[in-house]
Amino acid sequence: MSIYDTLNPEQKRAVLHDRGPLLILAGAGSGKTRVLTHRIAYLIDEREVNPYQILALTFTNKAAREMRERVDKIVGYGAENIWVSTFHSTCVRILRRFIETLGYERSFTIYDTDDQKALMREVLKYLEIDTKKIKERAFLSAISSAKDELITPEEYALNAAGDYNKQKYAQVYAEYQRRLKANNALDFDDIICKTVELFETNREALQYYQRRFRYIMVDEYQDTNTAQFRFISLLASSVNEFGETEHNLCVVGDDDQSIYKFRGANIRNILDFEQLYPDAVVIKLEQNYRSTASILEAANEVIANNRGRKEKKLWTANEKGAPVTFTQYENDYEEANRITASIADKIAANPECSYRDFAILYRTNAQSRVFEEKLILKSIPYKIIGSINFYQRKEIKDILAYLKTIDNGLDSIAVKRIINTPKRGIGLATLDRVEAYAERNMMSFYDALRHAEHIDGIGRAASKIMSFVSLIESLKSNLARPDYSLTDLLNELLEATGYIRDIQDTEEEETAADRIANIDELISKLALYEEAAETEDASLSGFLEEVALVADVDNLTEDANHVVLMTLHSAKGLEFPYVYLCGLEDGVFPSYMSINAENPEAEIEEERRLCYVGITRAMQELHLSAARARMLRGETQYNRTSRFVAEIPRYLLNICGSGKPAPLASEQRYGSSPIRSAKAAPPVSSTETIQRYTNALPSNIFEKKAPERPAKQFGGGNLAPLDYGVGDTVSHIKFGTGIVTSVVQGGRDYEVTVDFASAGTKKMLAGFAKLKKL
DNA sequence: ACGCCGACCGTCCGA
DNA sequence: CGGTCGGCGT
Repeated sequence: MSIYDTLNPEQKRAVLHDRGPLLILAGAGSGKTRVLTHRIAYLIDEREVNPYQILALTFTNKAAREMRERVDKIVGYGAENIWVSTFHSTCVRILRRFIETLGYERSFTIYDTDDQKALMREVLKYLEIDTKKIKERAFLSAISSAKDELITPEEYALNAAGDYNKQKYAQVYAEYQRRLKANNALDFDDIICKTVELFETNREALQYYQRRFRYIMVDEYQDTNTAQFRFISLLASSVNEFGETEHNLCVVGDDDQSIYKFRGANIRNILDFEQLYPDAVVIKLEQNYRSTASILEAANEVIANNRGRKEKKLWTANEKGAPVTFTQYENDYEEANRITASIADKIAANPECSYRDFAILYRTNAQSRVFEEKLILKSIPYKIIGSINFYQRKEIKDILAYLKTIDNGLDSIAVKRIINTPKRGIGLATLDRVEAYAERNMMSFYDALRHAEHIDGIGRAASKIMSFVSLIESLKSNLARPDYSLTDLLNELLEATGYIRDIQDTEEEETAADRIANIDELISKLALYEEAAETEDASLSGFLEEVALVADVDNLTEDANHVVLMTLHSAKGLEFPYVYLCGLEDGVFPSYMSINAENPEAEIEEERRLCYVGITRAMQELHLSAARARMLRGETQYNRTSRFVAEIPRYLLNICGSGKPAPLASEQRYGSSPIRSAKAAPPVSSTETIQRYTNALPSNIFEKKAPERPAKQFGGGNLAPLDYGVGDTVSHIKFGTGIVTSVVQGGRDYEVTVDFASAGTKKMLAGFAKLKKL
């Protein structure tokens, strides 16, 4: 029996496809990674393709890592020679080798969003554009779109003829690009489009890679933008031994999961694949192995409301499973409370299931806050993906700016970030003079600093600048020593700058500890990088690049046991037994931006695809929820239930009452905001909401099965009394011993505040805290 | 040069 | 509500 016998007929066809373009339309959970890895194995084992000639492209490092692992498992010899990598890393690797032909240095730095903003501020200041009128974000997103479409500043200017506003944008774009180059830096979009530029201007480089990569696989093809598409199609035009041009391009995607239009993804890439490659073979994978039949049917019903899709219908042989549930809660606070309680209940009731089986998904990162609060209260281990990236923390960015300064002195953004961090008494006025000097003499900011003594009007600051420069120079020269590691460099840097001491002196004790812990983590990451890269040379550029290209999901591991919280975007490609999809309200999901867009139809279709992605993450159970009232931007908003909920037929949906009385006094978060006041609360009632979208529904579906009970019944005497009280010493499994400072009777439980000897003051629910009286 | 405070403001999603 | 920025006081 061969490894291919476990595949279904369509999967098998895809795996055994020989040469020429191949489009695999792989529905959610249809085993596409399996097909890709088996296909690679097939090419090597049966077609005698050299592993070295295979390139597999993904969007995230996590996807690349997973594919690498699975390829290693089924491909015997030579698997390590297969190039499995993300678009961005691949392009960086190519550019590190050839970028000099484009006039950059090989040690170029990569700018993240913050760096881009800083640079754009300089550009706008220089061009005397009032950032009050047009925000820098507008310029940056216009430039980003232009780059995604491979439009150069020159082309942009040509298109702008006669349009004053566009001309302004063109001017900004040109200046921004000029400064990037002066800083020897690339932004995220440049990474792709500079590679395309390289391929289009440097025949030798292109041919080198065309000859090398004879078989190209692309995952999540629906998310490629125009630049990425051009990159792939240039690469996938190799000439075979008979002198014929071959397109051994295998792309895998699902148009229904295209959710990155906002960052330039061009859905036409997948929809028009057959027109672009008339000899393309198209294979559809429509059997889903992931979800229960109920979940899958719900997903199908929702996505069926979109138009202009590739025709396909997912099916499954899995059992029907539990119905999808929908609950409308009173507010976001209650939503979080109930969902987290439900997770705790399920885990308590079912020994088979653990925290890692649960995911809470939402539309926007801001929604994670309330959940975090509740999870801490209930002592549920959790991990939030994406809200604050490790590498965006101030202390990490500062340290990285030092490293960037050492690595690439042309990176003025990095130099300016740290020249006065920690405080060295170098002020804004001084920096302006240095900047002016640099511009006058056509030199980089850092080089101007080296000439500080020749700059007029700097005065006392000159000596301070000189000592900064010699600090950087001495660190830089250390790096030349063969026995000197990057970790040594970082440690010496911290010592010489006094960065940690500065944190201890100026910050609150607690935040200082956090920051220092983060710096320690950075040191470990650097050490890990050096260890892993021992065969190749572990360069500073290499580390900085790795750091710049990590996504938040990349750090998600299956071995850690915690509930995972993330946006729907981050969740793509993942699966969980139990999924809570929350905030299903018009205005939240679909977002008000999409509802009020110029062409709402298209935007809402994208949101619907996002909804489809969310639903199809669930394997066993899917729980949908919405809140009547939600705190947003400091004010309470009343949204009606998302239209997507109404698109799921009633027979698939188990509609639950919130089962919750009026908010408890101890939980009342909206203060005096009169949630129930008729004047301040204009929302349509939930009953009306749903009726507007579904005529088949009974008018009272959202009314509680049991009539709403007054609060006192819940808070009333049916709670078992606690065996401890205020003033008692208690012990907690995680926090150790402490003294009870207050006990408040809440809805179904007591909220107990304990002052722990080592862990500080914590609020917790008695039922979950399992406190023992000592 | 730097720290504090009040006004303003504005929002999605992300490599 | 939370972060950011600009003005002002030291």
